[in-house]
Amino acid sequence: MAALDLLGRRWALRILWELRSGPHTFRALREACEDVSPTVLNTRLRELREANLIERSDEGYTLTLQGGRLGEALAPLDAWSKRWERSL
Amino acid sequence: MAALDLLGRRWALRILWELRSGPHTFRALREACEDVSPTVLNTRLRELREANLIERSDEGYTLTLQGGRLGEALAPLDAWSKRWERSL
DNA sequence: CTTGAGTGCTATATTTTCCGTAGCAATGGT
DNA sequence: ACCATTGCTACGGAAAATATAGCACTCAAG
Repeated sequence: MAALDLLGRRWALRILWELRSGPHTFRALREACEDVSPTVLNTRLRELREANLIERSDEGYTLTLQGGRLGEALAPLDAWSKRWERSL
Repeated sequence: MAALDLLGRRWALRILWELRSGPHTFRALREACEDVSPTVLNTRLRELREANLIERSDEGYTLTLQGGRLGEALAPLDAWSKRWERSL
């Protein structure tokens, strides 16, 4: 899957994940992602923008329509991860 | 999500992805993952085994019960990625 | 037995990526 | 004019991924 080339990079999935709860500013996104270095964050944001998954609004970074659909596709993964964490 | 710490690493998701179609030998898995270097592959395999998501059988590496559930949770992502690739 | 093909995997050196920190330029309020 | 907050860049060092070679093992055929 070509999408995994993009989503398999560090913080990529996590960023999308965090954006599911609404727009975030650059700095808010940093804090949400365990203070990821701004260098990487900016790189990922650029890649995700080029992939047409996020965009900038006046409220900060937001999921696009496609990004939102991806967010929905991530829901089962969320449910799974919760069960998985319990089993550790 | 703690699961993203593990799955966010390079090739981790991809490996699980490939295993959904059945057991793979080490070398088959390498080829399926665009000839990823054996060093990284082995590291990921160890991590995924410690996380109890994959195991070794006499047919090669296989998803565990939990890994299989994760595979199912990945199905919507698969569907999404196909639509997404078409939109590029 | 020994040769050959396949296996899982390790070793090593090099390149790429990531990280931590500092700080700049722009914007907007007081 | 001042300060806070914004997005983001610069830079040096640490960590991760890569490419390539090859070892040790198993198994089947000659």
